[in-house]
Amino acid sequence: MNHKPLLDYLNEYINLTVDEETILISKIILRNYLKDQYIVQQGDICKSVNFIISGCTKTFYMDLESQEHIVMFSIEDWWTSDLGSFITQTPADFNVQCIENTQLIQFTFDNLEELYTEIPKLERLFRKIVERAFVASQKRIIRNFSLTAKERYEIFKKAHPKIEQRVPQYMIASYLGITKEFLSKIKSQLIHNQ
Amino acid sequence: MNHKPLLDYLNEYINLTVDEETILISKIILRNYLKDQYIVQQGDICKSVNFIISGCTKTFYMDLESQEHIVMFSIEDWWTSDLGSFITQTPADFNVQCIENTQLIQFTFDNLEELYTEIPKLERLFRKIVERAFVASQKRIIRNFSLTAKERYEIFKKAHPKIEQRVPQYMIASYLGITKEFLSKIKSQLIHNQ
DNA sequence: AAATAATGTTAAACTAGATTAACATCTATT
DNA sequence: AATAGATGTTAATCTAGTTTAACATTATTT
Repeated sequence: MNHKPLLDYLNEYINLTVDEETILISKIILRNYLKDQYIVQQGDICKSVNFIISGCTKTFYMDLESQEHIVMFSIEDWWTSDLGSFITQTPADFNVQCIENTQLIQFTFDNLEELYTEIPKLERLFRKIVERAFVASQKRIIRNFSLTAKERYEIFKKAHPKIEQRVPQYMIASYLGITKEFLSKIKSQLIHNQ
Repeated sequence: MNHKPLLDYLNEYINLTVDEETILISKIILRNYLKDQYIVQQGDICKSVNFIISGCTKTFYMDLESQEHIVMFSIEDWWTSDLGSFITQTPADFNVQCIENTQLIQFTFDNLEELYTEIPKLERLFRKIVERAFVASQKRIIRNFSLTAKERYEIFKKAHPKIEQRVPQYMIASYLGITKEFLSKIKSQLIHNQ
């Protein structure tokens, strides 16, 4: 069982004893998904937070006109879930779908609550993870308001070069909140106008 | 000292013993600000998270063209801070300014860390508060992408009728990510076209 | 290697929302 | 009650980004 990437990740934030690692490992599930499979579907109650060992997912909202709006991409060593649905155990607003074959470690709601009690350090860790996610989300709102699509695209490229390589352009356009045609225009502007 | 609104709020989520309430009260600061005063300024390190007893604040980002972009309003029984700056103790991206005379309870960084250790329940509570804030922030990103300004305005009015009454229109426009002129147009459309 | 599906590009016509600028109303101060 | 400052409205012009539609390229399957 390939828990090492998770334990490495956790040990950057907190120090787990061998006993604590054993408890942790007893309460997690290793799971493989194929490309295009859904980890969460809009309307379902999201049953897990997931740490990605390998692969790539997109989290998106499908609107009434059947348009996909991507909120985030997740790759190795990061988390994916519909956190809103997970914490409130109510139907999900978002879909989480694999865009590559993906291996991940799942923390179910009940197991995680137990883990918080048995290893209080984990509660602190998860608080910090959510804090960071919140901060990133707030900064994104600001970027969407105060920058043009071209500026947002350049920031995205710099911040997530690996994702830019791995993911089709039309999904990046969706993440940026623009059409694929307009992203195409931006790219050709960036090439020609310098 | 007027701690009751805070204790009432906390007791909706967790049950504090009398001893715990005493510890808590020893580590918080009651503070009054006048209209227009800043609780946090962009560039400062944010020293507190603040529970509002009375009054109203706006949290905003000032861009390079000196344009204000409001991320949130906060009123009684809610929190205000630059959480990103607070948790990382790095310079704030946002300003938090009072738009009415405001009384609030401050938790400083060090006091809050101590409180987490002395009253572990508080760590859980703050995790939940941040989780909710994160979820709200994610939903806002989606709304901004998938809805028109008119739709966003109608949702805002329904969700925060009290704030809509208390706050000038041009600030609501900034919160919605549109100009005051366009909000004015939307309002007259809503009156005339039905 | 051909055929199909998935992804990406280009260009013309269109629209939501911005900008500018002039004017209107409301509130606070003297 | 008169003035100044803050807030709100209207209308004309402009622009970033959308829509539509036709075509190009790249993967994938047979």
